[in-house]
Amino acid sequence: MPPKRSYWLVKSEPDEFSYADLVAARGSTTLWDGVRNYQARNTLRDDMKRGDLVLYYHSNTKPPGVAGVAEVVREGYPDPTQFDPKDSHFDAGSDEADPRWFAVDLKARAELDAYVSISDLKANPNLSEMAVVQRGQRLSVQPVTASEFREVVKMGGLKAADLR
DNA sequence: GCCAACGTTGGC
DNA sequence: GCCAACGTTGGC
Repeated sequence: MPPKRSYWLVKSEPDEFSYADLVAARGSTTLWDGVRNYQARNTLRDDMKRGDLVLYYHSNTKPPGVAGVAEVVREGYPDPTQFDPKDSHFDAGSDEADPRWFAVDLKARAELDAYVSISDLKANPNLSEMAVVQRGQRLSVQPVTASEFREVVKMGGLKAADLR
């Protein structure tokens, strides 16, 4: 019996890297990097597993919302940008032998037929507990329950069978 | 160990 | 562009 699949929501600013950019990337896969928050780091390093499904959320845009579904295809590994002095995410305090920051690889699975904006999420009583709609919620990677995931996918017009 | 100052996130 | 919320830093 394989371990149970988990669900996540990750935020990305579409001006930096949108869901369409992920679809267009080589192998529709990218390194999801640049996270510099310890709680999010722990999730990336310890909790996200191959085969987990991810709601890809566009933040800092109008309107913010969920654009598509991605899959974790490579589990946590050291984020290379922390060692690159030219990168804005460079961290001089991180030791290559004991890296401070981690990344995962995400692969595009399915764009939502209908973009699900944050106002749509907030209007759905089934999603009132969802982390992303809570006040002051800034974590760039958040756990999502299976039922929340199913609900958002349904709102986006995808069939569960599309995401077996 | 407290907490004020500061920087960042991100909706609005 | 504003600013509330939150995390981090650093003086004491």
